[in-house]
Amino acid sequence: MDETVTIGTSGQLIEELDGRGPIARPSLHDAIVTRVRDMIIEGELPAGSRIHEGNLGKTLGVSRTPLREALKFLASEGLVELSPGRGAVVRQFTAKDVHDSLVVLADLEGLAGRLACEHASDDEIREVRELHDRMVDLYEKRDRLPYFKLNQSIHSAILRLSKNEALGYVHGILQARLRRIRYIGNEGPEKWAAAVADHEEIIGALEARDADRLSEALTIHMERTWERVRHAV
Amino acid sequence: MDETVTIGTSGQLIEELDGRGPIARPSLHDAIVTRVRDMIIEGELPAGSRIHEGNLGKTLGVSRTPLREALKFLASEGLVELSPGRGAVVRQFTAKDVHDSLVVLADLEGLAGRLACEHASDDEIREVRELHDRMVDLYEKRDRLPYFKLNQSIHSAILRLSKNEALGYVHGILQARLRRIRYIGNEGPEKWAAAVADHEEIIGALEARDADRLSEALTIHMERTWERVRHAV
DNA sequence: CGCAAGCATGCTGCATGCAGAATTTTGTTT
DNA sequence: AAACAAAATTCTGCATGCAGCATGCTTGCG
Repeated sequence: MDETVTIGTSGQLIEELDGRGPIARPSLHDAIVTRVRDMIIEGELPAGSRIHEGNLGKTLGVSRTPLREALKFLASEGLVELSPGRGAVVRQFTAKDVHDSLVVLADLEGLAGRLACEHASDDEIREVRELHDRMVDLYEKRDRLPYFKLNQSIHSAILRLSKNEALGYVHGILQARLRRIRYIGNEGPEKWAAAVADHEEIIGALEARDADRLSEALTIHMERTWERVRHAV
Repeated sequence: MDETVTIGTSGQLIEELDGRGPIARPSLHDAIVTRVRDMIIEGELPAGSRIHEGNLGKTLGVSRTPLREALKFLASEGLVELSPGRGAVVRQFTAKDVHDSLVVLADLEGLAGRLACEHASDDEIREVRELHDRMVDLYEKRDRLPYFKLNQSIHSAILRLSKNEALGYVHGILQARLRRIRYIGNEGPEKWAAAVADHEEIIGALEARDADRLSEALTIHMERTWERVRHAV
């Protein structure tokens, strides 16, 4: 719900235009960026592999120009690396890279939590709680996908409530880097239960507007996440 | 000294290759990115103004293709905004944007300081101290430019000592956003003195490996920075 | 005289073409 | 047979050309 979508070629996170407004023509550029990003996350483009402009362009059905532009964009996100004259390579994240990113993410979410405790209205917090409960419902009945959405939604909700665009922006970048790792680093549901419990605690702290408790809960959650994904690097 | 330079088209912050190594051919792409970024920072391209691909390309002496690629890159940094079919516009930062960014920056530097207190060697901290003292020397004799370098160097030094690439990366992005504001938001030297005092305190805390004190010093410094630049937005 | 519809211009988005560099393959020499 | 060198192929980087859309102006009508 309330998903942030990329509109325009900028790739910036822009909030959804609710209802009418200037129609956002889906630009080819953005489509390619999203598509290639997904290909990286799903492993279709393995880490460390060379990206061949001609081939990939042909499989995507676009010419090299917009594809190159998209690769430049992904390079600035840190998902691919460009060597001049040598083309693009899907970036290899080391275990340290992943851990470092998680440390920063936990810190950013801690800040977001503090800001959210200050700025969020009771109604907004209640919405997060309801969102969470609804997702837990889904999670208990089904399998992987709802869990994924649950996991993402609670974190992005805190970011949203912080009402700090810059914060959401840098958080999004690091989040994007880790999506591939998260994608392959999740085992059985027994681990999910712990994550759901973490989320419960996070929401509880938010409802109590206890920034310190929230921050600690986020740190613990981060460490547990690291344990869950470290083998995947 | 020890300036991080952008090598490769990626625009990632890559540490300088000290000595020989694969020659970093200065790619046109990077040159354009840097040039246009500087044009924005120096006000040659005013905030809110439309960027005309044809014109700008002609004045830079390049064709539209690499220029467009560079604009895509800058868009992902958040310095320009792209509307599909409508071209690029230099982003207007609101006062809230700037303040939000400063809040996040202070937080990131606080994390960097904590990590630096843990991971930096005594020698490394001593180097930062020497760097600082040298810059203060320069600052007392001369004028604006040394102050600028002083200001940047101390902050990037802490980031470096944190030894967390992801942290340095997101910090660099936000820093780039604010360079324009910092550029126009500095008045007389009487304000600089306060900043230098802040830096003194920051280094002191680092030497004492007192993360809390360091964090607080950084927060205070951020608030003072905000007072200094808020009128420039 | 004001407003709206249509037209003209110009710009963006994308494809293609060409030159230079990188890589691979092949041929030659030791 | 192995190693080096040279040529050929392939790929990247950049320029240009063309189509479609956005914008501003002009003209016709109320």
